[in-house]
Amino acid sequence: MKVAELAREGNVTAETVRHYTRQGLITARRDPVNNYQRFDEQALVRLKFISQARQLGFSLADIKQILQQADQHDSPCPMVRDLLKEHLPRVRERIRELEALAERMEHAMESWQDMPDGVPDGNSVCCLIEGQSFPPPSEENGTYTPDTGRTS
Amino acid sequence: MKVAELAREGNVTAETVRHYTRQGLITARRDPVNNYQRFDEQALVRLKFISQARQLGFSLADIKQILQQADQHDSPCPMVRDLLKEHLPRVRERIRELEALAERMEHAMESWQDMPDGVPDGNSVCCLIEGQSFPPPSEENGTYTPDTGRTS
DNA sequence: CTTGACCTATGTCCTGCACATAGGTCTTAC
DNA sequence: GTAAGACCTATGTGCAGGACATAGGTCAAG
Repeated sequence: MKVAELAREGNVTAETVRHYTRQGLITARRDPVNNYQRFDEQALVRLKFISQARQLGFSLADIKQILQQADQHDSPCPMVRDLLKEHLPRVRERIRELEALAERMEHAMESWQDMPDGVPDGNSVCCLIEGQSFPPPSEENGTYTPDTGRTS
Repeated sequence: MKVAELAREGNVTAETVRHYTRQGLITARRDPVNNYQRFDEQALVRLKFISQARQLGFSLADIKQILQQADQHDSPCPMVRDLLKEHLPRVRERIRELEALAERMEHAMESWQDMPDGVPDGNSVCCLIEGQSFPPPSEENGTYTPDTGRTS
């Protein structure tokens, strides 16, 4: 299969296939005639595996490790279990952060209901934001990163 | 104030101050003697403003707009209200995605309890992952991005 | 023979900084 | 006077996971 075919079968873009190939997650033969990348069935298996793993929150780096382990005919399953066990608390933490963010946002919008729009002077930029009192981001976590939460 | 002083007062790193300055969010005079950046009180006001705004989920690009608006002596408040109104649903969506992710992860770990560790062959990489059946990521959202949820 | 779909390689962009490099400057103590 | 240590400058790189652009080569159908 060529790049675009594999991409269609795996339900990803051709760019994604090339990206994974460049990263060494998928391997390709080269067509001696035109130097095109050629993929076999195993590549499709791996591509689908990658998609599944990403849905479980694995990073490409994680996936690379897993695939390498598998390529050495070792069972990657223990590693997979460990990684997932590591990741889950982080996802939970992230959810908590975002919930706190959502609460701050709602609280802000609410308290802005009947505030006038101030014109900025040298001492303040926007009274709406500056008037807010935020709870300290977190005691145990020094560096808080809001993250705008873009997905598309 | 010099970079490091401003950073201390604003409770961020010197790198962050330089970053904001490069991005044009904060302006500095130059000390003619040594070309150091010099900040005044207003810079501190803005720096604190930026931190607050980031805690409400505003991106630096958003903040730049807000500051520019304020610099033209227009009230940035309506823009702030609009932006926040836009952002909140996205944060909620993100939370929903992450909750779905957490559920998939938990479901996976549970169903792995009594599965053996398989050795990979050409047809499968890791039975744990490949055995999963995932709900379609989302009907209205074609491209799902797991996001490993790193914060530190 | 041209059109359009596909391929190649390479590079830039996005976010919000952190960190490294290689150097110049300032302050204070000895 | 000088050495140490804290500070500053400019510039570039890295992170994740691709998307998109550029500039060109290839291939099948009409």
